[in-house]
Amino acid sequence: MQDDMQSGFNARQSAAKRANAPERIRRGGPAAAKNPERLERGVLQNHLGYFVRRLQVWVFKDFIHTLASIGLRPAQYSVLVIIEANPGRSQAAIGRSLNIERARLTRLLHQLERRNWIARRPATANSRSHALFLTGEGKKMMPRIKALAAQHEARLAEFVGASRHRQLLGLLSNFG
Amino acid sequence: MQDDMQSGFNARQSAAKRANAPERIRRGGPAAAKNPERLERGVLQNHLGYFVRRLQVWVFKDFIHTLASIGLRPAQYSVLVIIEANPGRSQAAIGRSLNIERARLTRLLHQLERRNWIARRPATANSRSHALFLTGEGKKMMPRIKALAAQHEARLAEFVGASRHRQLLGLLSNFG
DNA sequence: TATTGTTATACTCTATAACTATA
DNA sequence: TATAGTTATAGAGTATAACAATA
Repeated sequence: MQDDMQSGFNARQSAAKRANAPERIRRGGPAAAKNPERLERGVLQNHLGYFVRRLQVWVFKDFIHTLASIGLRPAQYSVLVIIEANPGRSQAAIGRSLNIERARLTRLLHQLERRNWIARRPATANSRSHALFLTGEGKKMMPRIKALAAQHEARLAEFVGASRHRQLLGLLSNFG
Repeated sequence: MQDDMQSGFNARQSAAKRANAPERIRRGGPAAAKNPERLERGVLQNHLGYFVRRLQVWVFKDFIHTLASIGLRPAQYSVLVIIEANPGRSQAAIGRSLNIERARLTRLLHQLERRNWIARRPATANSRSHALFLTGEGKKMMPRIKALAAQHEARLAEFVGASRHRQLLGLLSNFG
């Protein structure tokens, strides 16, 4: 889990590579030694996780790049979206829903609170927990944030192909 | 990009949750307020990256757990597989192929070298680069490593469903 | 006792920059 | 000047543990 499956493919690099490599050897079994650019993938070819990781790395890089003007990262984005869709819920509920560690969520919420996009209020039912809300400023930001996220999604659809994008979303969203 | 899209779903948690939750409300529009366990996902529902990230986190957790007896992580695994399939290639070539940073690959290879699974030899053509090989010990380990990785892959197929696993692998492996 | 939120720590990964030695 | 490899650093993310307040 260090880099390979991690690093996956980089938007710029893979684009550049495709553009530069003028269809060299491509086919011909273990031609690795003959083609300095294309290595054999071996059994990685059979690992769904390998491809998922590569795609996920591309997605994060593009997302971060696309929302760089706002300085919002994927996890922060997902927390804002969940709070917007479920105002008043506790940190514990948000964390469970997004599979974010309590400790990590605490720090993440501090960041969003410092930017005055979310607020914690004492919960009525359980005085141990905090109810989470978007602030007025946070609500005002959401359209701009969502527009950029949609821009990223469009780029992703272009990257994988519209049909593949649709199929992947269908396969992944309707389970679990 | 911090936790949410990151954390995705956890093998143990999601399994436990599915087992524990006796089909509560499930349907009924924005039922968030009524069901303490199921929050609305909002526009995350439209983000392929959200689901890809969740699956990727599950994959890494299961992979790491499955290979814990060997103490091999995904990126290390992918490097071993690529070196085995392409013996004698340089760090630069391996790194480009797997999208691993030079600096990161250096440290990763040190770890594998310390375990005596790979060896660097001076390259013949270019004395700046190192040619990478599996050692005898490394070669002897590969069957055991691959068997565990295959075990992980089987668990992944079970997790997403055999049909979905096949479709995802087909969609993701034949592009880029 | 268990849960909620917080703080702290150690480790991994990521992204750079700087450096050397070769080309 | 560019490439191959190394070292170092700062910033995220992950996984724990420990703690206070509340249930």
